[in-house]
Amino acid sequence: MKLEDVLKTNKFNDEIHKATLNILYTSYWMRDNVSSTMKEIGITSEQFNILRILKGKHPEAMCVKDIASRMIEKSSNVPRILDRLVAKELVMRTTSKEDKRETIISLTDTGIQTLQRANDALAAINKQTIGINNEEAAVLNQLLEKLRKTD
Amino acid sequence: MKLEDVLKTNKFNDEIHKATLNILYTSYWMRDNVSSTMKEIGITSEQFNILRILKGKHPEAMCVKDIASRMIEKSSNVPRILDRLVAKELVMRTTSKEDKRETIISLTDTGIQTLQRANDALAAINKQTIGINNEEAAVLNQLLEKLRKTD
DNA sequence: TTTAATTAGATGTACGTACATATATTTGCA
DNA sequence: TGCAAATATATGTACGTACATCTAATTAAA
Repeated sequence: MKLEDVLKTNKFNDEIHKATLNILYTSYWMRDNVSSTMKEIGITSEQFNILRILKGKHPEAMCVKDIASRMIEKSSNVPRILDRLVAKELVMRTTSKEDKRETIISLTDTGIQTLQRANDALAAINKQTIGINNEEAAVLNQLLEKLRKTD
Repeated sequence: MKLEDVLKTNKFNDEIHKATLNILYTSYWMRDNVSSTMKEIGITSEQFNILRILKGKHPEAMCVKDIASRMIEKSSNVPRILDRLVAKELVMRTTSKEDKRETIISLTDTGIQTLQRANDALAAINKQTIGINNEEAAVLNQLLEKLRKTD
């Protein structure tokens, strides 16, 4: 769908203005796709993101701060998302022996299995819904990183 | 900043996978810029979005459903955001005479002035922070709309 | 015309973000 | 050593999203 139809307007100042709205909407659209997919697995897209981050270091465990530094949304409240992952027994929470301030998080076996199912489901849905190829994606990546001038 | 540095990883499956994360992050980064700017004005970015939508029809008023259909985040809870705009006296809420189910929203003079200040502040911050030109933005727009295959 | 179905909006709950503050622990320095 | 500053995490609150449910009003159909 064209952005004009999505937002029921074509009052864009210029292509730059339109691009900002287009990025916000595409992000919403993708999160919505991911969320629907993760719902079948029984987790939220944010919980999925944390499982994915933990998998990157597995079988090493990670402390809360290191998880937080890898989040897309930098002001995510990681302890609270972890509460829910612990409740679902997808991760384990212990206190570090070396530094008792640190909380150490590790994936459980169930967590690993759940993540595997989530990754498979996501790959399938992305294949269906994402309409650009690898070369186009590379152009997109260059433009997005150029866009974030002050980042 | 490169996405690798933002997320402290370079474990991307391919450019498509990277592009999905890049869009999510760029959206976060833009919303963060807008939010900081709007904070000086005393509104949130979502409240700003609604003021902008109302301006599109002004001096005509709009009902809640029509505002909702123009939101970027389609599952926004518009009545609740309107509560806060009414409390700040930036919009007025009345019941439609023709259809008493409908709530009619109109901008107040203060609302119009606030929106004007918000738009000016946003234009200024965008000029500083957004690093692509109109031609690049046009390419971005084409790629994003191609990406959303099933939308 | 009387009622069932639909529509518009409001409201409740779980989850997440943004941000301020609190608590425990560790570090660094006088 | 002793204490102030810094660090890691948890927690409280306001705001927003996602989704279910409720109420009032309108429309449509028997």
